[in-house]
Amino acid sequence: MARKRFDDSSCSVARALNEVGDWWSLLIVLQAMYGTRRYVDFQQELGIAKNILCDRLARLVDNEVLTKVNVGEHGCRYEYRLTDKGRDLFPVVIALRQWGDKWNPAPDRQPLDLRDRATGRPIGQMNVNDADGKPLTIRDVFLPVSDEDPADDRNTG
Amino acid sequence: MARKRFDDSSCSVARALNEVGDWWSLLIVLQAMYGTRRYVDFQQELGIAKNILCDRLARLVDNEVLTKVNVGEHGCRYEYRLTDKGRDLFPVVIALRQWGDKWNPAPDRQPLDLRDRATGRPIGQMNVNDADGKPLTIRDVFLPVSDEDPADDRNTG
DNA sequence: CAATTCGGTTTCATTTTGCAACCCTATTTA
DNA sequence: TAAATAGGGTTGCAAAATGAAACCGAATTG
Repeated sequence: MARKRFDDSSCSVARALNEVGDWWSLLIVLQAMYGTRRYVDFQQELGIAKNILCDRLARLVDNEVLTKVNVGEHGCRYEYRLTDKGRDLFPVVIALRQWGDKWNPAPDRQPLDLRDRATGRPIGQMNVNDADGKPLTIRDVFLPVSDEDPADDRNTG
Repeated sequence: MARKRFDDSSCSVARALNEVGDWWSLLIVLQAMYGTRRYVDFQQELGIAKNILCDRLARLVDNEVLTKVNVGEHGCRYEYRLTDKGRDLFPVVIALRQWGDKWNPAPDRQPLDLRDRATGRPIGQMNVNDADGKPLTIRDVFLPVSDEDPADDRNTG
């Protein structure tokens, strides 16, 4: 059967995963953040099958994570560019990267460190903080009970 | 063909997605963060098929995101608990939630806001910062060129 | 003007997913 | 103490997603 979709889940994590939660989409976004814009470049740099790439790019465009811009002299060369919504995935990607570097470091390779272009200093560790910037763990946060229909058993969160 | 795996990609985002990058795994982790520990509860609260849940739980245990603990009096009741590695996904989940709330708000529902248990104040917006806490956008960061084999075209990043 | 590049679409075999039915072992309930 | 039920799965099946490779037409390059 078809993959389950979460378009109208009350959980915003589920809705987010609906748009970028498959194996390739976030890697495409990451690649776009590295500056890749052309179909062929995505294809070669990610090693993704062409039909899958078409599907994912179209889906990302549909969801307004990317825009497809015609940049051809005579109307037939395209670029896929990040939108503001797509650029807003930066914290997600960085948080994932830091998690991967911490818990699954590449065997014989330094983690690729990102640095502030202006100062040359490495970026800081992503953290969940309170309004004052005090770090919070999962045990520090409080989950207000939502007032949703209790019968709607697949939308908790 | 089988899904492509990224176990030994040089990209830590790809390696991270290999462990939690499918439709269900991160939702299972999220559910665990809400306090769910039992198989049947995951099944009912997520509305996931039982065989898929088995597979994902086993995979998360394999990857040490969860541990499976026998809590039965006579040896037959299990709990799946977050490990430190699993709890470390907190920033990822929160970043995703904030992205989802911002760009795909639920039609008629307030975003579920998390609050500091101690102070009752809402958590802050996740951001990529430099070492001093200054917010950085994707345009502010600099990607040092990695020295990998250029022929290895699917591991860039 | 021939060859190549770009951005796909089509076909096909292999997996993956989801549902439902089933199973075995505790634990309750009658 | 027998019967029912809950917990934690496994199995079989149909539908869908994935990946590789072949193909294709328009644009660009040599």
